[in-house]
Amino acid sequence: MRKVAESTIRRLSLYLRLLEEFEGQGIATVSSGALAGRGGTTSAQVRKDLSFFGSFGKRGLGYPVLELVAHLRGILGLDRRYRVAMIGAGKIGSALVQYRGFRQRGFDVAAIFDVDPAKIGKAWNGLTVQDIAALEEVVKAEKVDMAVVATPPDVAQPIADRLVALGIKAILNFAPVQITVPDDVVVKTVNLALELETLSYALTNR
Amino acid sequence: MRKVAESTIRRLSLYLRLLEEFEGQGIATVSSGALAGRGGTTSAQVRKDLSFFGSFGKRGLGYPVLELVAHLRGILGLDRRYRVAMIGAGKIGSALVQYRGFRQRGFDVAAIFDVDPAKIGKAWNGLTVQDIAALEEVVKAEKVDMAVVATPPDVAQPIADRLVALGIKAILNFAPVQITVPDDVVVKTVNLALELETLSYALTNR
DNA sequence: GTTTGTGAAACGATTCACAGCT
DNA sequence: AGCTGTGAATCGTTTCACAAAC
Repeated sequence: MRKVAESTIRRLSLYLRLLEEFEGQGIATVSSGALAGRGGTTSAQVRKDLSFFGSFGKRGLGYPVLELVAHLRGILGLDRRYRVAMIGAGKIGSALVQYRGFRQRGFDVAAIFDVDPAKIGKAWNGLTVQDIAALEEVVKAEKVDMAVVATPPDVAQPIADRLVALGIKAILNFAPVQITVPDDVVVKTVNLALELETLSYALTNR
Repeated sequence: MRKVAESTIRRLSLYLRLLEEFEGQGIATVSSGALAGRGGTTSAQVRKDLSFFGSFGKRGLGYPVLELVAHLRGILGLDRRYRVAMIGAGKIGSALVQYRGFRQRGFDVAAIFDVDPAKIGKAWNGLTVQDIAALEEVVKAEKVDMAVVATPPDVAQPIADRLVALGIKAILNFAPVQITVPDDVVVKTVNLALELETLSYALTNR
């Protein structure tokens, strides 16, 4: 089961969302074609993606919605909640902390950090912004599972190093720099300017 | 020159950022290896990526930093500024409007829209939040090039339809839904929950 | 001697197509 | 008859390796 492409995982997330919609509509069974249609892919792709993890469907019938939802939650590790540390109480950090989608999908912000004395001590969405100096202490006490790095680019790497030293194995990085970590740590970088630049390229080359 | 992989374009953006750093340090020439090192890729990849667009280097020497910066800006369409409409003055919209990285890299927010009467008329970063009803009128008057959709999921598709009807060809979508548009329109979706879910998967399967 | 530019090889992901189950 | 599960074929991307340029 090791070594599944990231693109496959992203599609599984997408299928899960669609299945939850189907579930809400009381639909009991769904075919690979139906899942593909609204997910922007093909039925063969859906079947291949699922087949990496088992055979969940019935030939001639399709996939039982409820069961498949449960399986996908298990595969994606979404049958539990995660405690997230937000590093950086700037614009992006602020937006993310308040973003309901995170909590809805099982991710709870357990602590917020910043360097700015003007921000430290302020209450934010029920949490107090803490001094980044207390990172080690608080991350341990709060049993943090993941970190979101929303800092200026120059401190992203040193912060990541401290997180890695603390044993954090998953980092979502919004700083516009590449972060280097050991092999057993996963970093996903979301670079907003980069996304706009791919659009700029597409606009230019038509 | 048509049909270059998106992964290539994303790396070009990355190279551009690194080259700008080198430029700031007064470094005149850089090898593919040096570009690769800090960009998380290989020298062969760098050379291949660049070779899609021309040959910019000197054998035995490397690439002239200033020239390559200019070339990459041209390739990515970053030798001009873009006028961006922000749809949705919620948390994410607010963070993005204030995000300096956008303006720094040539993207100016030209208008902000919302449906909420409590928000309409408020000044934000020098711009007044406008009624979404005025979308058509304002987008034309402001000569908008691109749109950022930061709305609740249920209105993302109808908004995208109106943008497409207005002739907008590039949309950056932060709503957690798949948006369907004609072939000549580019949509990039950034789904924050999805990114966390790929981390959850990685954490679970080790 | 160093480093580019690029065909060729290797690798990885998607699509095809069909046997097998319901 | 309908739809899954999956090997085989196809397509696309990355890596290799080396001749050519400096």
